[in-house]
Amino acid sequence: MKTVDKKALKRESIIQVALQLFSVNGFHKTTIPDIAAKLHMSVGNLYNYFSSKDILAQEIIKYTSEVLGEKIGVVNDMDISTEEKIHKIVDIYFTMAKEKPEMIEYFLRVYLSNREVFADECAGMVCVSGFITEIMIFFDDGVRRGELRNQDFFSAFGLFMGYLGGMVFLKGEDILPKDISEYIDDISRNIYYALRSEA
Amino acid sequence: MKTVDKKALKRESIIQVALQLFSVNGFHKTTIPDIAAKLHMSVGNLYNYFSSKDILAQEIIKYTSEVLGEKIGVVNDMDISTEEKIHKIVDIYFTMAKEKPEMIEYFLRVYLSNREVFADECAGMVCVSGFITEIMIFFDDGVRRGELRNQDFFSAFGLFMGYLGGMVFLKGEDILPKDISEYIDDISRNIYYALRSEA
Amino acid sequence: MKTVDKKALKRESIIQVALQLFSVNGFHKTTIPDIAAKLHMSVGNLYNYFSSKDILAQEIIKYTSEVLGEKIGVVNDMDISTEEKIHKIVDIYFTMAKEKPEMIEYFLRVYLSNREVFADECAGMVCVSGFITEIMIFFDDGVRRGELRNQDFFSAFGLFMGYLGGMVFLKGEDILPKDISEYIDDISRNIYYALRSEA
Amino acid sequence: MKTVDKKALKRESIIQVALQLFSVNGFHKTTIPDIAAKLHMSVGNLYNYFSSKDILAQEIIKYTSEVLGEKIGVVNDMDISTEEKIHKIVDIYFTMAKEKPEMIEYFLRVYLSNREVFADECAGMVCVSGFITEIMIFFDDGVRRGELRNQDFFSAFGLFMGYLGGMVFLKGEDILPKDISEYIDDISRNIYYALRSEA
DNA sequence: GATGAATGAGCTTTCATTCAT
DNA sequence: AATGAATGAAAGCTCATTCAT
Repeated sequence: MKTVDKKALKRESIIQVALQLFSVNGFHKTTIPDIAAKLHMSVGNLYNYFSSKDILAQEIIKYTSEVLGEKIGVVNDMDISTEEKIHKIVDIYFTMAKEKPEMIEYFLRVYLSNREVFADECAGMVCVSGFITEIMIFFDDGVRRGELRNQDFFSAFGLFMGYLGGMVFLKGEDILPKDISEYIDDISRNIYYALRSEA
Repeated sequence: MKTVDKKALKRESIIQVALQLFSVNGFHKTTIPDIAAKLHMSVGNLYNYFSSKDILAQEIIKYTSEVLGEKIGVVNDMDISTEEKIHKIVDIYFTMAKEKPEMIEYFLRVYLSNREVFADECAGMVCVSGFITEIMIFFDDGVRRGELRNQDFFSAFGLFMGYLGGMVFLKGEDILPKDISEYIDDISRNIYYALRSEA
Repeated sequence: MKTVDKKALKRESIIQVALQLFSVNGFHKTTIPDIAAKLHMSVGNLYNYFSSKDILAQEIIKYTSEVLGEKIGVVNDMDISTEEKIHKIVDIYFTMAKEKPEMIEYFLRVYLSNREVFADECAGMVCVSGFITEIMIFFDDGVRRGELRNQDFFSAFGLFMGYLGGMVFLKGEDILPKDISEYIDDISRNIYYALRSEA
Repeated sequence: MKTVDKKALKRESIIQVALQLFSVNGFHKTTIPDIAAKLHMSVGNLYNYFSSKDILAQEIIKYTSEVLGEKIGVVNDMDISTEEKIHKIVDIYFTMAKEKPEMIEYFLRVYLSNREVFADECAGMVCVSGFITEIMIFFDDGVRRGELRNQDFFSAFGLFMGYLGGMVFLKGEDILPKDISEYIDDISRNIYYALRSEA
């Protein structure tokens, strides 16, 4: 049992380090030796935990999606209006992009762009279902309460995911004139206006 | 002059072919020999036109941004309402994603990731200014005419770019239940509602 | 003594499992972890029984040669003609190739190639003497009884070993049109005709 | 055309060198860098001629089979008795084993033992058809002339291939008391007695 | 301008063996 | 005896780029 715990801990530390290196340097520019070195671990031993670079990348996206999904799940459980929920979700996302940018960047620069890596094991969106499910719950709730217009889920999902991702991309490129946190109000409002039910 | 023309033509044909291969297979999975082979050209000769793989990728993003920008420019010059312009721009984007997906995919899968490739020569957004400029003109016009709310340009730009890109990503992953063209109305409306001036 | 027995039993079970894996997948394609896993045993512990992969392979060839030799020894002790003995030996060999092919395949695919592995410890034919000795007894007997021509032993030994091995190879490649057991009569006759004393 | 010739020459020189290294050190113990080094060639360039180690091994067996087949073909075309043909074939084989042992050793130590390498591309015996075809012609001729007993071809083929291969193996192990050429008469006679038509 | 053989550094992955527990 | 995480050297293979022709 002690061994199991230790192995699980090491597994997670590999995910953390790989997540960071992948999101900063990209999937192809990050090598397994890079990851192993940063962990003070041999290359061979790393393969005892993840049997290929692709599988490591897949485990990271699952992990990341889970973490993001949980955070949104907390908002979903709050007893507040849909408008306020939007604000909170945007806040969570941008705060994360500021304080722990790896996860968001991983979505943008690794998951989005390296089809071959995720094609088989993550087909459809099985590896990001943790995140999607919560957005779906948020949206359905809002519609049921009459606060959001009833429309195709993906029209709403694309707005959330694309808009937030786009802003984080602009931040990453250093072209936003203001700190990203100052955009929270504007963007929350835009999303709310876009999706709210007609007066 | 004849020679110049011939050289320019060949340059463009290289860009076209490389654009397609990069957007389908990714930047790192596409090799210079791959590109040369598809052009019935030697690798050595290809280097007479573009002195490195990175530079080729940079030229492609400039070219793509120019083409997209021109299409939006046509809409900007039309004598129609901002609401209608939004619809036309979304239409252009999705039609392109359907009929000539390479350019959009290039934005998503090559430019978005592969930071290192574009870091120096395309810092800021100099390589995509063609596209951004037109969106900026569209937005400023709408605000001047009182049809759009006056807000930070990047809040609006992120919405456009991110939302449309996100939808095309979902299309590429084959998870949209309907054809992408059927989303044009919904998404145009969402964007318009998000940005329009308050009643 | 109980401990000794247990250790001997485990040693033999390792040989059995390794024999099978080596003969099916080849020496280099079979890993020590593979063998340990199939035995529900740790790799570290396996090294308590055999101090290297090479030594394990050497022990297997000795074991196999012993077993084969014993079977032929039984035939040698029978009170039958040399012609009948040949038939019985071919029968034993082909029946074995059909029902327990590992041993024969081990000769063909592990011992025959992988010189380096057997070079030192098994130089000459010390590791296969069990088998050779019996063939030698068979041959000398036949000559003494006047039923076989007196010739260089290796001319006869090469015929036996090579012919039978060759047939099993053809069987392994699935190119024999008939079941191997149907070749017993033909091949026994060919061997007998080749070696018998002149009329 | 000059280029084609040069490339073909280089291809053949790679085959020659790889054949030798493979047959002496075995398939798995011979590395691509080994082969490249012996050719004063870079590893990458070697891959311009053979796209994988397996494919190189397959091309070698085809080449070897072709060469051996041609030599036997010459004997087949001679106007001599079957008995004499057997002698000549054995002579060719053993002379080759003595003077250019690589080819025979390659059959024994590479082709025979590394199933996985030849499984797909050389399934059945397509890569050794050059050799087999000539043995088949020899055998059919002998039967037609009434000099050989009519029996299943593989019974005869296994005798030839296995017997000769076995003797070369014994030679390789340095356990033959006499030079291999001194076995030619004995072995030719044994084969002839095994296959000849009944008096 | 055009060719494509050649380079060589660098990648992912494997595995016999060890050793602290 | 038994465990299995850890090592690290070495393998097969790739590819941007060069340069003699």
